[in-house]
Amino acid sequence: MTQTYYSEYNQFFVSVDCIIFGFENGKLHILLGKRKLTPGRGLWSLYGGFVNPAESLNAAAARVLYDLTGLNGIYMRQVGAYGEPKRDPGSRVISVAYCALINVADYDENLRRQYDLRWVEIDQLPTLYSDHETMVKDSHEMLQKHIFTEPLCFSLLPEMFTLTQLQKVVESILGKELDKRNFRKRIKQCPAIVGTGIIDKSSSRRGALLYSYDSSCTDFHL
Amino acid sequence: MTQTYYSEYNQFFVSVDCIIFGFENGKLHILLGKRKLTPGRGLWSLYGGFVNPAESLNAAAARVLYDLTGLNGIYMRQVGAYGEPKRDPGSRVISVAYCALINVADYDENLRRQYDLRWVEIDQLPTLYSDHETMVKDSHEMLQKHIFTEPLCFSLLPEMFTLTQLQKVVESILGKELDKRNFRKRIKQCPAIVGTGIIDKSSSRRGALLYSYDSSCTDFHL
DNA sequence: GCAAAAGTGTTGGAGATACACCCATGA
DNA sequence: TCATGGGTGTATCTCCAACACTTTTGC
Repeated sequence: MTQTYYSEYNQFFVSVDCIIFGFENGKLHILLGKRKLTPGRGLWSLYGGFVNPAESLNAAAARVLYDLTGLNGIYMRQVGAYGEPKRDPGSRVISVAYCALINVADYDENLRRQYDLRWVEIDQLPTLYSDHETMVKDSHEMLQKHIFTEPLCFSLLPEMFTLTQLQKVVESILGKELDKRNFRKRIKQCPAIVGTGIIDKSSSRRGALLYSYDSSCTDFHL
Repeated sequence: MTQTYYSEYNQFFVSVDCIIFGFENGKLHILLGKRKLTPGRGLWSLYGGFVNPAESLNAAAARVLYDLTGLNGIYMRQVGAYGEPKRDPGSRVISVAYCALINVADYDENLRRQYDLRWVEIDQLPTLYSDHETMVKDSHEMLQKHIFTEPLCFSLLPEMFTLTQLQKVVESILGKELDKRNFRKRIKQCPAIVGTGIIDKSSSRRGALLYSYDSSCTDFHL
C-alpha cells in the first residue's frame, strides 16, 4: 500500500500480543515463553507478532495464535492498545493485546515444547518483559468481568464436561470458591448448558453426568 | 528514535480519535466536525490526530482534546484499537479511540465555532466517516456499562448540580427514564455525593439543593 | 390560587446466599 | 466397608421495582 496521503506524519511498528489462557490441574494458567528477540532476549514474555500491511488487527492476532498453537477459529478478544513510548526498549512499538481461551488438551504438546512455552499459573507469574504484566492483569480482569454474562468458560473445557469441572473453571477465573448447590442451581436455569446423558467415570467412582454447551442457544447466563 | 531493531517489519500510521460526550438540553451529545483532510473531506467525523513519536497514546489523546477544546486534565478512557486494513481510504491507519466526558459549559463556544464543530444528539447521528460510527457505538456502550460503578457522570456536570440534573444525565446515557424516588434512594446510599447546603433557584420556584461529588471518597456506586 | 419542579416511604417479588446430608461405586 | 466425588432443597435476606402525594414559591 502506498502512502499517498498523511506522508508528513510518523509511522510506528504495531504488534499484537496474545494472552492465552488455559485450564489445567484445577488452576487457570497462561502460556508464556522466553523472549527470542533482542532486546529483552531470555525474559519471560507473552507471545506476539508484528502486524502485516494488509492484515486487520484481529487477523494478526488469529495468525499469531495459529502459528503458535496450530489452533484455528478460537475466540479472541481485544484487551486494549498499549503505547507508552518506552514500553519496548528496542524501538517505538505500539502493541494491541488480545486474549484467547483454549482447551489445553487441544493444544499439541510437541508444538509447545518446540516453542519452549510453559503453562504458568495465573497467580504465580514471574516478572514479565516490558508491560506484559499489565496486559495480563487487564485481560484477567476482563475475563472475570464477563465470565457470568458471556459463554467464555467453555473454551477452556473439552466439548463435554462435568459440572464440577465447570465450577472449577469459574472458580479459577474468579480466584475464589463457590457454593456447589447454588452454582448448580444457576446452571439449571441456563438453557444453553445441556446434559448429554453420558456418564463420565474417570473422575469418580460414582460417575458424573457430562454436559455440553449449546452455542445455538441465544440466552446465556450463569 | 532510530529503528535499531525490528527493521524488517512494517510500520503504520497511528492516530487517536476522540469521542467527546457532552450533556445539553437534557440530551447526551457528541462533538462532531466536518473532516478537513483528504480523503473524506467534508464528511461528518470524529476529531482525531496522529500520534507523535515520543508521545504515549494517552498523551496523544489528551493533546488532541486540548487542541480542540482548550481543556486540560479531562478524564479520558481508551475504547479500543481499530485496525481494518481499508478502514481509512487514504492509507493504512490504525486508530485508537478514546472517549472523554466534558461539561459543555467549560468549553469555549468561540473555539467550537472556530473549528466548526457541532454538538449532535447521540441518537440522531449522521453517517460518519470510515468506522467512526462503530467507535461511537462502542464508547456509548462502554459508558452505559460503567455509569453505575464509576464516577463518570460528574464530568458532564458543573461542580455543583441538583439531583434532577444528575438523574437526567444518567437517563440520557442509558436512553431510558428512571424512577425519581428509587434514584434518590440510591444517591443517598452513596457517600461520595454530598449536599452542599446551597439552594439553586434557577430551575424551579421552590429551589433545589445542590450536591457535589467528593472525589476523595473511595467507594462510589449509584 | 395555580403551575412547576422538589422532595419523600412502603410494599412485594425475585434472586442471591448460607447451609448439611445421602448416594453410588470401585477398591 | 469405606473412601471418594456426585448430587440434592430449604429458609432467609438483600436488593430492586413499582407506585402517588405533599411542599414550596414565583407569577
